[in-house]
Amino acid sequence: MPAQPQSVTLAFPDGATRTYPCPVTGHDVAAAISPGLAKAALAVRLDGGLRDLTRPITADGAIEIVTGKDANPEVLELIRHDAAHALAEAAKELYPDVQVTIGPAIEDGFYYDFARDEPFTPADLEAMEARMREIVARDEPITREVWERDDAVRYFDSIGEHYKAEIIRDLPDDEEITIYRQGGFVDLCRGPHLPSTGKLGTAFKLTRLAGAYWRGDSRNAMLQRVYGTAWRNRKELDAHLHRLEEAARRDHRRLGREMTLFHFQEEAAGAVFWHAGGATLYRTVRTYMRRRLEAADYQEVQTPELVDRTLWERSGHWEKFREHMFVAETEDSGGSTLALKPMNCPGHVQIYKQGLKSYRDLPLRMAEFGCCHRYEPSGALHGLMRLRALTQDDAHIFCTEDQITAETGSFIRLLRLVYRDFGFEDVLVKFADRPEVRAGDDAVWDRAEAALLGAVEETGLAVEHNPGEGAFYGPKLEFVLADAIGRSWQCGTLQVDFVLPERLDALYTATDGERRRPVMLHRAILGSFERFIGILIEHYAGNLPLWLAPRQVVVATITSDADGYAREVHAALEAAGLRAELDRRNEKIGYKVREHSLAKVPVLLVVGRREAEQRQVAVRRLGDSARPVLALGECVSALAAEAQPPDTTGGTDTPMN
RNA sequence: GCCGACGUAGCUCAGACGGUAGAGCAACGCAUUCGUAAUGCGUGGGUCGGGGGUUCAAGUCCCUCCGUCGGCACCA
Repeated sequence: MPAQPQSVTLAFPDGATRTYPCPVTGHDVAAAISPGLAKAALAVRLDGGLRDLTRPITADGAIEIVTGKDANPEVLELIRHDAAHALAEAAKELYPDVQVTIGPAIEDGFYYDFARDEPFTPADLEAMEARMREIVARDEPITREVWERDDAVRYFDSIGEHYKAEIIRDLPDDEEITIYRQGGFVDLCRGPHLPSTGKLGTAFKLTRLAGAYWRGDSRNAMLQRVYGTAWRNRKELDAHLHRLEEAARRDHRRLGREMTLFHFQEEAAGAVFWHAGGATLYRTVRTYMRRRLEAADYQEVQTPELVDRTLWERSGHWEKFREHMFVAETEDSGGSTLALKPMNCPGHVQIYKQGLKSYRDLPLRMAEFGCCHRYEPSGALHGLMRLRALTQDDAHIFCTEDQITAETGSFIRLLRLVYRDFGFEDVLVKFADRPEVRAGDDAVWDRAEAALLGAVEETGLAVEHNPGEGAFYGPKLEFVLADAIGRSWQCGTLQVDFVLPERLDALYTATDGERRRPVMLHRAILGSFERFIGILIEHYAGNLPLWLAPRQVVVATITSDADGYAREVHAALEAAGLRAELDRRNEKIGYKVREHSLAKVPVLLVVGRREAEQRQVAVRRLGDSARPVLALGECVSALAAEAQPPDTTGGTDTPMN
């Protein structure tokens, strides 16, 4: 240990420096400035890193006093981490038989994993939250100690905290073992922490109970995880709870029922029953994608859904994914086993292989909207977002290695255009490169990775690097879009594949007459149609733009005197290609407005005696109480123009250049 | 698949201690012709997720299977 200096000189964010006798703590520094600051202080930032307020400072450096008013996300992390400790202390007090394990801060809150034979109940959750509030009221000092590794292991084993002892045993040798003590609770923790439990405040709430595997491994014991949320103050907590309600209000499963788009039932778990409205939405999205792909020089194909297992054996799927495949037999199949396709690519290679291909045929872009079945674990199913029967906007590009960059570039341009058409502007790209276990030469990987990265960089999109996360058969790009309330959804993907053309023996004749292997690019923009429609519903909270809405316009009458005219209006709308309905029921107009508003119909044309006489319509847009009166012809042509899919409006968008 | 909660009318939900199912909305019928988010009156509707058990008696207690929800794990 170097000798401790007599004094330390600390530089403040405003540029001022002060010298203190050594050792000095963050608390001392704050107190020397003002008692108010000492009270508000939660931690210090010393040379950029957050540090306990009570920890001695023994060297010169740059210091900043961190308070609850600090907008820095680190403050929230500190609060959440302390909330997790308070939860653990509460749990130990209430249930002495629990073992504590880990309790980190996470997005919006924190959790703590406990080991205990008896399951926690919702009542236990309330009891723990109440005890946490007591612990905050006690304002217990939180102190830091450095222990010898062996002492720490022995101590935690002796008090029955075997998980903690295991964590310490597995810490790297050079890691300092620090222990935090608050009240009667002693925990291994890297820190930093607040100076006392009172500083945590009361803007927290325990939210739910869940199971979680020890160390995230399904072979390990299942622990009980308690989730909570914690914020700087009541206002932030309320805002967060409000955001949760908003997300629940947008839930596509609920909106799907309210808008009669689709339903699920037990006999077909993980598969969708699309009702007329949902099927219309689906068809609109699919027709749009067909036009976009056709314009981008893709050829659409269709391959069998039920295929003999020998093909899956050759493609390698049988070996790797057999337990996730649905198999089928018939009375007469004589021992042969068929399987529902989990993906389209092996079928596409079969089409590619019909006849000899030359370099002149490449790149060959083969698209299919084929229904795939995957036996997903029961716990994974989630509305439209995770299904057992799904349809991707799938395509495979057979090309030469030299063409990867150009193909990737034009794919990304197409993808951005599509996302923009659906109302998504923010796109993040994740670049996953070679994993440890992989097929193919390093030289080929070098070229493929460089090609992908180069193509992405040209587009100027934000890139996140995921080292080692590529598929065993090649590197990949994943495209993540952000929805209206800031949630991220990974939809698009582009994967380079060196392996499948080899396994299924795809070839082309090169310029020199030699037979070569093409590279396959597996790519999708929406991901699955089902899931993307779920995302659209949540993004728009059910208020779909006119071109996507299953029912675009409802004509509603006020009195039966207007019935004849209303029929004319309805016919004019349909003639203009709009999806329109006529509501002549003997109900008050307020009732009709409410009903169609709840069903999220974007445009309501109200006609009464006045409109019939003037040949006009009163236009009511969803969510807007204004109701301008327009001439019939003018209104129909304006709506017809607005309802045009964005790719058909004659813009300058051409994805290929 | 694992942990926990849940499954009652089309939907949202009530149904202490086991004693043979109830409301609102919706649906249907009748009346009402009405000017922008619920017109009134009336009627019908449930083998309480499936199966098994305990009991004189099960929506209620036990076992089991299925499904849903929230996580975890998984996601070619």
